[in-house]
Amino acid sequence: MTEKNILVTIYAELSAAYGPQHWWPAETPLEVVVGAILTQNVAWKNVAMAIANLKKAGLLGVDRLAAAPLPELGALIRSTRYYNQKAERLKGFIDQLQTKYAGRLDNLFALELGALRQELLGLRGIGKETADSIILYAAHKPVFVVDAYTRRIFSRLGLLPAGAGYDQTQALFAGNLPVDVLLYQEYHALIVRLGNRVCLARQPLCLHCPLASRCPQLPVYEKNPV
DNA sequence: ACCCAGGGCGTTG
DNA sequence: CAACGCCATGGG
Repeated sequence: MTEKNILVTIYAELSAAYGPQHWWPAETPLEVVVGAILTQNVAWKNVAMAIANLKKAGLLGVDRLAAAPLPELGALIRSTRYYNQKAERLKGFIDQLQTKYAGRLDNLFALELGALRQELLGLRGIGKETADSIILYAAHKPVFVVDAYTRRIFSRLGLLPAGAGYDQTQALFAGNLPVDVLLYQEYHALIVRLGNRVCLARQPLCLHCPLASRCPQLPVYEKNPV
């Protein structure tokens, strides 16, 4: 069996076990961008609170965000942990959007994938994962999103070396999956779902995990819920 | 009282 | 480039 088949098969198994994940949980592309920045190193539950606050305050628009005072913005997204940094990064993105793209995400997303990625990576507070999340879930262009779960899980499965970095991990998926936006979107969502539910407390894959039979270590953590 | 979440950046060695 | 420290909330 080839590597390609393994990655496709794992996707099929996760998909069968968990079903459609409905990612990204957002109503507009701007909401995806905001969520992508806010979710850095924070549980999504905390981000959801912040997004709800922004919506309630009517700030979830380019012009409204641009006009919002930094302290007010920070207060609304307080639940996302590094709220001062994130408030600045949010406004930094909006500022660039207004100056270079007439405040329209459409214009920014009209760039070629590679150019768009470089543009996003040039902004403060947007690294590879955040950039790729925006590209995949807001701009709907085919980049595979890599996060900590992806590296941890696929290293343990023996498909990546232990210390694999972002680019190497991304290359594994990019090189062995058909180029398909919806597939990339769903695969990453399923990986996060798996990481959230099963790989608790940095524990390896365990019983009740759809991939348990593939885990070379097979430690048994019975307390872990499905 | 701990532990850790859907990272990124600047500073060291 | 790896290994730090920093940022600084909320739920389990």
